Amino acid sequence: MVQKITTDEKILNAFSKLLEENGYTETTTKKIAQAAGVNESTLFRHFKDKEQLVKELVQKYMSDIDTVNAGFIPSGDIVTDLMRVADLYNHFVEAHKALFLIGMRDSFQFPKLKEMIIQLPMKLKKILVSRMTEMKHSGEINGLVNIEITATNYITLILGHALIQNIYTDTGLDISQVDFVQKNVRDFAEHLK
Amino acid sequence: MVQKITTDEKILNAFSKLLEENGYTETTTKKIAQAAGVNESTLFRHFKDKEQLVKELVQKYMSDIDTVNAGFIPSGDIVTDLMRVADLYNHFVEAHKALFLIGMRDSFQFPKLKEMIIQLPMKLKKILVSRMTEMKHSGEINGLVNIEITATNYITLILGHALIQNIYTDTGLDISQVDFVQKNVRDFAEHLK
Amino acid sequence: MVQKITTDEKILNAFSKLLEENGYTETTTKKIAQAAGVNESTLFRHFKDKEQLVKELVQKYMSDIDTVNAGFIPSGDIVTDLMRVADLYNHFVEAHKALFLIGMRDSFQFPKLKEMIIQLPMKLKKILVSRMTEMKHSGEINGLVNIEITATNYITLILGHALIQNIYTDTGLDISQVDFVQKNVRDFAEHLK
Amino acid sequence: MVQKITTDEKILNAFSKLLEENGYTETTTKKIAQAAGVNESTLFRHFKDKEQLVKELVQKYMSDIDTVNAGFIPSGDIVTDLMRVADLYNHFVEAHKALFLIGMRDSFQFPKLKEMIIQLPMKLKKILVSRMTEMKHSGEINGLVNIEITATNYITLILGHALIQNIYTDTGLDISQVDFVQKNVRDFAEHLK
DNA sequence: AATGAATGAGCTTTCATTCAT
DNA sequence: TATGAATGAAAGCTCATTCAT
Repeated sequence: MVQKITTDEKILNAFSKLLEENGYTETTTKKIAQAAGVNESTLFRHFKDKEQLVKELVQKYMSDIDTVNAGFIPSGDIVTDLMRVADLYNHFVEAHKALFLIGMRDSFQFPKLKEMIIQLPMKLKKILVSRMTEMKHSGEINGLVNIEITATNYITLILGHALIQNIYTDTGLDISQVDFVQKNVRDFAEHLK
Repeated sequence: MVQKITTDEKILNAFSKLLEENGYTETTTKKIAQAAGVNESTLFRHFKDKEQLVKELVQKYMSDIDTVNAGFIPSGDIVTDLMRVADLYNHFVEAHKALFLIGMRDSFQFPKLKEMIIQLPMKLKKILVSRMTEMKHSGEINGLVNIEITATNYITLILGHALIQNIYTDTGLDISQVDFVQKNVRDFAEHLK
Repeated sequence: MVQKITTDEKILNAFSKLLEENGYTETTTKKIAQAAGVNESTLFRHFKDKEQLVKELVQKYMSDIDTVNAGFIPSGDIVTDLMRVADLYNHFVEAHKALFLIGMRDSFQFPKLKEMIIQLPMKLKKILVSRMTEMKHSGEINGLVNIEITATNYITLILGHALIQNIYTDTGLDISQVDFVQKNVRDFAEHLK
Repeated sequence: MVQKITTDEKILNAFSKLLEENGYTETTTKKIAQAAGVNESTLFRHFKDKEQLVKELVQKYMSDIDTVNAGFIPSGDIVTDLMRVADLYNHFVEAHKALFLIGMRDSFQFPKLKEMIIQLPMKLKKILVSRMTEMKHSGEINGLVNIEITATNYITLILGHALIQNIYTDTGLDISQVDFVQKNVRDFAEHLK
């Protein structure tokens, strides 16, 4: 069975690709149309605006967050969970690279974009906080640990890593996700005991 | 003695400010001229084109790196040194925010910008590697530690933190530099023993 | 018996309405289709292009003129006839407002439109001239009156009034058709005696 | 001494001319620039908007009204004054033909244009009303005459004539200003006695 | 050394119209 | 017969840059 690709998708894909490579302003509607293999005016029949394209991408992003969120079920082991959070976030950033980049590059143009982009790390942080609180009560985590700071700290760590991985590629600074998780996540977890 | 501000500086300052706020493409020559309080064409008398302004900023950045680099003299204590590296880098990013942002936002337009921006973390990493290697020999650092990975890891950590601090401000994810250093750097250092 | 409204009519009505309100260029095919409740391309099935719509309206206008013309039978009394001409013309303008307006607004685009629009006043003038000539011979009208000028004058008067009525509405300059006829037409007629 | 024509004037003149010939929407900025012999973007440096061009024309119109208004000093003779009003208005319309035409053609696009265009006839009407009222008191005008209606009527007459003169040119309906004044104005005046 | 005026290329968007179903 | 999708041309407007003073 042949899976037909709709014009909407063709345009959005081309947009996403160019966005990632060139940023918002540099991604002209003419280039998008060209890359999508449609006429420039077709683009405007499908998406009222250039901004509409961003909004559409954000929509996708948001529904993906919910999927990820729903799929995350704590395992009971802190190290496993920390590692899963790290992986999950890294994959998410990779899948939505384009949005993350304009989130940084052009967020001033899309006031709501920043807060949308921050939603996943915030949710993940929330999950961590509740997990860690439980573990603190059960004694799994040291009673002196400040949960709020620790969770923020951890999210910052993996968010920073994801950004560097995906933005400063080929700079000699990027370390593999595996190495990163092996080292930092374990360290982090160990220290909570 | 009155310190006169030259037209060159007026323009570069205005450019830097707008760059940080609005990104490269959104920072039009008209706006720069306006912000600098000079005529738009004056701008072109001083800098051959818009890209030249970026190059000029990069130049400044490079010489600042050397200054920083020269000023860094290892103390002999791993924790102190790690903390100094973190502080130093954070201040540097803050001082050159505009460049860092376009490094991410518009690096595709300035192929050389990315490698320039990466220079400081690379240099800092190099310093760390040599310091840690010494300490490994002297037994200050555990013989099993992989220096290369550990250093990269550490730089990634503080670079990520700096980016988040400066990009995702007011999102609830940003933690103070002090908290960050207190927690992560110490943890990091502790674990090397 | 149900009087069905054809698609042709739906489109022409919508076009006429929009034309009157917004002028020719501002009346886009999209808006026409929307107002008529049909698909935009349906419009092109029914009328080869946008200009065809104007031509169709003009056609209607022309056949209406003939009807009016045929229905005008001089009464024998100059005042009555002048008043009837005035009323008749005013109603006609009102009924074909849309065309009159584009006749003024956009006549340059429809070179033939102007001469079509001028047909009714010309015919009415002709009627007046022949009526007045008769009356001049019968002594009903003063022998010194220049018929040609007088008739033109009269037509100018009512045409001008009609235009102002329909264009400069709500400006404080528009006087009712009744007042206008009472005053000017009577004056005009009186003076011919 | 050579009277230099400024770019502003070149553009406004070209605009005015095209406006008169082709209406607002059909008068594209490209055509204006071409007709004015300047680059299209120069146009936007001089007038922020296409609409600004209309506003500028209206401005001129308004100050011309004041000049006309200030220059009108009643002579004391009703016929003379009526004739002067007619002439004056006719010349005014001729001088501002472009505006009058878009006033009719495209007034819906410039909500304020209509009321501006109506200002001169309104002022002239006011003058007539006060003149006629005086004359009624002095017995120069018949006590039974309704001043308000009569003045409106008169203005309607000359406004209608002016419009037809300038819009329906070469249609066989246009009579010379001289003939018009000779016949109608005199008739009108006579009847007031 | 600095300005104001001018430019051409390019932008996003809307138009009337045609094609395939 | 009627539709929805697609198109090329042209619209108004902004950009970085140059020219003449």
